Amino acid sequence: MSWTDERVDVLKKMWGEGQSASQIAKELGGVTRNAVIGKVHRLGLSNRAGSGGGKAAAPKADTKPKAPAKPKAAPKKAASTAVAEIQEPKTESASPAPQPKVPHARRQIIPAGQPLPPQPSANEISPEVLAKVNEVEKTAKKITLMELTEKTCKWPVGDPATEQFWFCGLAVQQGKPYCEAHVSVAFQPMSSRRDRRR
DNA sequence: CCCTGATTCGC
DNA sequence: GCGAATCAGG
Repeated sequence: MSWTDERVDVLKKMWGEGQSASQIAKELGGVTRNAVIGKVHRLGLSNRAGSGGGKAAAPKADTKPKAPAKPKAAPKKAASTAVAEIQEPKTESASPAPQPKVPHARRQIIPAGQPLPPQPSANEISPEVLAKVNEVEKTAKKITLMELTEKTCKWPVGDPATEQFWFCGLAVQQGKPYCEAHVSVAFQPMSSRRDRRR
């Protein structure tokens, strides 16, 4: 892949929006985050601040006696021209089991304003689950932010801007940040969503 | 460990 | 110019 005008454009745009190099790389495809960063530097827009007088980058003092060479006999070297863009096969079985694993689903950055907790706006949540959560919220321990541990459900309840705010606090589901009830609403199967321009 | 950007340097 | 390897930090 080469840096066509269009690709550079996307790069500039996303970088300007504060997207991370890896996110940009993913979006562009065919390049690694290193490539993106390298390009960013070459384009001279490494500093996102960009405000006129501001100096910011390179708080580095002149010479760098960093660990230089690579006295490594044989580092690694792969040399594989693997430029494979695999689109997850998704071996979807008819099993009613929701997401067995949810690696990292990072998406666009949320502008700002509200961190917007999970709280699915009563979208497509099964009534049962909804009821269950309601019930749970009554028996929740209602702990504060500082009381959260790896073993307490971190499901937020209420408006953080008011006093009526607390975290569920019940025992979490193994490996999850929430208790059983909240896990079920937090990790929705996420209906079919297949969009990938290109 | 995951991630981030920054830098170096062979190509 | 390009980007992998590496560095430095969160």
